[in-house]
Amino acid sequence: MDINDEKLIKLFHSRGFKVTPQRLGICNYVLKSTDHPSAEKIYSNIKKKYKTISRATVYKTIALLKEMGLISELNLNTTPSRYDPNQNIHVNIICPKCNSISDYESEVVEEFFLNLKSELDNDILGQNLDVYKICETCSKKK
Amino acid sequence: MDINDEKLIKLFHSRGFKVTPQRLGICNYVLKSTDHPSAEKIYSNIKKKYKTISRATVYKTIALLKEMGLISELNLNTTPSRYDPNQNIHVNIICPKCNSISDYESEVVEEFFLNLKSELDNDILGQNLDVYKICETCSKKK
DNA sequence: TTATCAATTAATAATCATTACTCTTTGATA
DNA sequence: TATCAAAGAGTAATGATTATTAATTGATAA
Repeated sequence: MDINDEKLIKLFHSRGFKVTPQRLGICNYVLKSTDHPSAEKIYSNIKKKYKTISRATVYKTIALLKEMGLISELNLNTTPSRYDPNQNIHVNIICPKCNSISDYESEVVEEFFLNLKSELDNDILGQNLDVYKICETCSKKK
Repeated sequence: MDINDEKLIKLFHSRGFKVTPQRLGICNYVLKSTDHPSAEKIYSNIKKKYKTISRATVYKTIALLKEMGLISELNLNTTPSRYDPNQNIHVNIICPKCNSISDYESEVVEEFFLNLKSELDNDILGQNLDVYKICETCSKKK
C-alpha cells in the first residue's frame, strides 16, 4: 500500500482514532515494510525515534492496523507473529532455515483463489497461503 | 491415515522409539481425530485413560508424530496450536466464530498445488492453505 | 486560546501455551 | 533377570502477548 502521513491522518480521523506521533511512526514503518516484521522488530525500530515507547503501544497499533484492514497477521505456527502489509492474494514463501518470508504473486495463485472462492459459495472472509522452501541465500550457504 | 496399534508399534520400532501405553493412546487418538484437536484437548482426552499423564508427555508425543510426518501443526495465528493427521493436499476451512476447522480437498486445490510447485522449481518442503468462512452451524445460529 | 475529557501512552504486572528440567519409572536388550 | 538409556510425571521457567493503572495528550467547543 502506498502510504504517507496525510493519508494515514485521514484514515485515523475517518475512523475516529486520534492521531499521535507514535501511531504515525509505527504505521509508516509497518506499511512500508517488506520483510514481514515481528512486533519486536517494529518495537526496536520505532524505539530509535521514540525512546520511551512501550511494547504495549506497538501491539495496540498493530491491532489497529489489522482492524483497519491495512495489514494481516501471518498464520505461522512459529512465535513471534509476523505481519504483512500486502493485502493482495499471494503465497507466503517461508524459509524454514532463516525464517525469511517473501510474497509470491502469480496468475496461478490468483486463479486458484477465484476458483476456490466460487467453489465455496463466494463467501470467503480471508485466506492465508503458505509454502515452505529454502531461500536462495540459505541454499547457497549449503 | 488408517492406523492401529500394530502399525504404530512397527513405526516406533523402525525409528528406534520405545513403545509405551501412553504413546499408543495419544497417537491413536490424534491420528483418528477429525476435529483438529489442540494439545489441551488431546491431554484431557487421554487423561481419562491415564490419570497421571502429564502435558509434557502430550507435547513430546505430538513432536514425535510431527517428526514421523504423521501429523501437521496447523499454521494459525490463534493459540493454542491445532493438529491435523490429514497429510493430503487440502485447504483448512476455519470458522472465525467457533474456531472449528474442516479439511477441504478438491481438484482445484490439487491442481493449484501442482502448478505452484512447478512454478517454484518443484522443491516445496510443505504447505499450509487456510481459508476463513463462517461454518454452517454458526451461520444458522445468527 | 484555553479548559475539558476521553483516548492514548508508558510502565509494569498478569496470563497462558509451550518448553526445560529433574527425578523416577519402564521398555528393550543380552 | 539385570542393566541402562529412553520415557514419564511433576513442576519450574520461558516468552510472546494482553491487561491494568496512572499520567499524558489530542480533539472539541466554549
